[in-house]
Amino acid sequence: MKQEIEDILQNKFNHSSFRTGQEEAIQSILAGNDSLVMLPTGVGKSLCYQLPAYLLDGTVLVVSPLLSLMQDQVESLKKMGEKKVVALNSESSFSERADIFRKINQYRFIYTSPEMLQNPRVIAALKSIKISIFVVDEAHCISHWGTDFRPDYLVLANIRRQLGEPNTMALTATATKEVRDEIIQFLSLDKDRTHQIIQSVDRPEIKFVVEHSQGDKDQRLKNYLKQIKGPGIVYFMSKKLADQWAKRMNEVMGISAASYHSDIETDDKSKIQQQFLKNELEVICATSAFGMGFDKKDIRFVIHYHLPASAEMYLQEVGRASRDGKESLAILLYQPGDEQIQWRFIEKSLPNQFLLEKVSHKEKIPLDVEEALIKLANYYLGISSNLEAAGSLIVERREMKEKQLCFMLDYIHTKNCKRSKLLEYFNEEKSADLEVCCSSCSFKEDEFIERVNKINSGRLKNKKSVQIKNWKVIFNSFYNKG
DNA sequence: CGTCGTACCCCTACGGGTACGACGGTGCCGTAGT
Repeated sequence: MKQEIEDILQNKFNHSSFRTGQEEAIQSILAGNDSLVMLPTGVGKSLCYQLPAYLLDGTVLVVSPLLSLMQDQVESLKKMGEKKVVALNSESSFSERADIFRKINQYRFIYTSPEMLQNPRVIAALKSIKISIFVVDEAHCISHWGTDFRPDYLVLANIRRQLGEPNTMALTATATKEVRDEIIQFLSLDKDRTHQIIQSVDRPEIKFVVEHSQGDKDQRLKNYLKQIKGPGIVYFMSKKLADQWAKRMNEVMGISAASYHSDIETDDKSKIQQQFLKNELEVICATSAFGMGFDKKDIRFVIHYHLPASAEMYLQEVGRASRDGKESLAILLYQPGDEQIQWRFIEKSLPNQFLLEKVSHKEKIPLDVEEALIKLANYYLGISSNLEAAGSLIVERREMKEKQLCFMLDYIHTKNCKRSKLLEYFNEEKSADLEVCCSSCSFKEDEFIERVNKINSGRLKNKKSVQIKNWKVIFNSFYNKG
């Protein structure tokens, strides 16, 4: 078997050796264990289910959070010569769907969304075939997005059951022990019999900086942008600010930049990603919409203009730097009060007592209540014996989110090692002393920035001006103030 | 917190100032048909 695995690795995937954790994950799933695989960003998690697909009978069903991610995976498999691969989602036309259903037993890989798995026709088709592995890609979405605005993630256990409890693999890069437990729970896996392959979340090449400011955050950001060369990402909690900064960078600062968030059209999104990959863009001004499944090797900085909701979110976002293994900077700009946005998001994203009662008594619900909130209310009521129990589950969830945010505040304020603090959240310890570590560990910022600037020197030659369709900004009002 | 929109004030005004409250972020899916 070992020889067989290595042959496929060489011939199909064109790799000479495994990277940390991959082989163990593959062995685990081939041995018939449900597996939870947590490998650092950029290690090649998809190999963990793609390789076994060639050794097992049946179809690998992959649940993926984004249409673009499915598309990327399907394309890359097709490029490898795999023909028996398809994405089943809202992009598929009626006739395409009919075609997929007709040929349902001929695929080696089917990619789909959790929402699509709510469709009875889809389930009926999938029930008729043998699922070799039920894969949940980016499985932390179950806990993060499922309990927030995509409740269909919470009922995957039910889908698994309907499909005859196929062998299951959950993949993620960043999950605390609590989130891993939740993944197992929401998939109804047997905790004792689920094989967990866990690697450290630490990324020693990324150096952590927390920058406190009192009302001069814009100036701080401007200074950093002047000082540090890209490619880089600046994360904002507001689409408008992302737009405004991108425009400002292009028109005033001489930095080719684009903003990326949910209002950017799909075509523009992929265009921006392509341009960034080709170094035609130096900086992406993004909201949390940017990054999942995006793999650019030479990102040298990730700056946060606002406070992220949790240490997991933060590590996901900074983890997009340094995929080439070379050094980079993760800078968090903080000014007192920034956490208010996050407090409000926590409040807003969970059903309140009023809504819970309305839903419970099947009363009329005000039109301005989001559909996801109603679904969530229904979900919590469904798993509770009564209204009160559902209410306390929601309180529990809120307290968890508040705890996560409080941890980020601790991170910002601690005078001790920032890296150790982040790792503490994942029950890890810093493994070795680093020459350069973080802004608490005798960090010479200017020197280090100079060093990082040299890494990509001479490579950002492709700068082009960007033409994005929808700048939904009135730029003047912003610029006149700055 | 910072920003933005709206109501209201002024009191012979279609406008300018202010006070107050709301809001800020992630994505699937949809429909009639096999």
